Amino acid sequence: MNGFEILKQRGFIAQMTHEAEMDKLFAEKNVIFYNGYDPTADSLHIGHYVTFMAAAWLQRAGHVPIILMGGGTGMVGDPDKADEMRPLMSLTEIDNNIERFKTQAAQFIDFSDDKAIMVNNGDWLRQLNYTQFIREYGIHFSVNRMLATDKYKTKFEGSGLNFFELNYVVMQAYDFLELNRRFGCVVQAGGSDQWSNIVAGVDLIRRVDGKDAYGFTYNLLLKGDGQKMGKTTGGVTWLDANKTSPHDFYQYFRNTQDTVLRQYLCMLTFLPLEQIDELTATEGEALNKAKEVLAYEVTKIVHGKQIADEVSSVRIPNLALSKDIFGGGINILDLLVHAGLVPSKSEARRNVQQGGIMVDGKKIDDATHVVELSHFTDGGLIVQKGKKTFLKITTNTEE
RNA sequence: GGGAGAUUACCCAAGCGGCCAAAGGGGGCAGACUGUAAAUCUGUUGUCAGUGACUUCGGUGGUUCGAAUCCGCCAUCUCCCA
Repeated sequence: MNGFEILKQRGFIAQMTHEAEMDKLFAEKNVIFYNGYDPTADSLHIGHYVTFMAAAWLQRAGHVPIILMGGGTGMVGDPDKADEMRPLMSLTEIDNNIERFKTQAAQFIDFSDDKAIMVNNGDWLRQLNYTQFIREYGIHFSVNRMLATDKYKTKFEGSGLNFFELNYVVMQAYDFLELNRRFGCVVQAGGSDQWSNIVAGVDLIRRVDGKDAYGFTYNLLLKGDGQKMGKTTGGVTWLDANKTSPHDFYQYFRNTQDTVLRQYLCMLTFLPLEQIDELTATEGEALNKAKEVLAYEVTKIVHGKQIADEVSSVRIPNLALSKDIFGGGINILDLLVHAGLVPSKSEARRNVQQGGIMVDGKKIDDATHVVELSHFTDGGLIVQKGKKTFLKITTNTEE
């Protein structure tokens, strides 16, 4: 089966510019395609993950992914609809983020033996000659058409659109042209919010060079209630272990909602469809098994087998605190703050008063409760906040 | 360049001199119910302290016994005219 078919079957694809032509193209030869990533943060997150999975499937089928880092486009930023203009990032920030992205991308994509290409659009965008560029390419962009796209339309009618932001689509379209010329890249893929940018690139290649080019978009991961997903308690689910711990990462997928379980298995794991069918054939409580498989597989892909084994078997993460803070006993509220379970003492107090805190299985409803080292059993103390957040506190004698 | 208006806590959004730590919604957290799911219901949601104190309403400087609310200046944004 060719890679494109696999993506379709697994539900990756949202929109396509030329379905029949792409079917043919992917079936006949190895296709060079590209995914672009703007360095908006210092780690990739779960939204990016989907696009890398798709690229990985295509690569396994013999096609060649170009992973494009937005060192140039990142200087402008894709205008999110409705949102205000993003704060501009400094060049060093952009370049640092790109370095992080690169190492993370290598987890998904095999860059050995020219099986994939890594490029940075800053290499060409940052040195464009303005007047020359406008004469050659600016002429091909209709502002009317741009304003008709959802993305710019809502901005245009809402908070207003800056000339600066309007250029984003031009830059991305030019990227595609550049990649087409340099590498013979004929397909661009991206999140479904990238549709208008992708189409613009396809058009530009046809107008300027008279060549065929295609594009498609990926479905976004949705939460059960149809909300755009990617957020976890306290923010985004990051791939970087320092920003989202492997334990939290695993638990995030362990708690997947029933309604999207199948979609997640298809898009986030490499499991064969037959196995996914089996896993999701049941109902009710039995689905928990499938969620465990999902969480394990995803964690394995992102953090490696060893860590996946760890976090899937150990339900209680460990936290070693300095022995000093227990000297003479520590107030439960202070302990919760120290352990990072709550952001402030007020929050800690609320949790205690509402009966959300347990220590070693006993509910603590007294805000003046004091924890001492002598309370430790088995070398530690299990602190529980709510139903799902557990932490084993131990002491750290070193340092 | 000229004129009108906006800026409120994580987000949206009320408030227009004291009764405002600031309505309401979303989101978050906790409780009940559950399958470590969803939906639903309840409580909670600035910080610190046992009912009180302190810091908040774009920035800054004023007016007032007293300001998120009035005035000046600055910044950013929106709209109308050029």
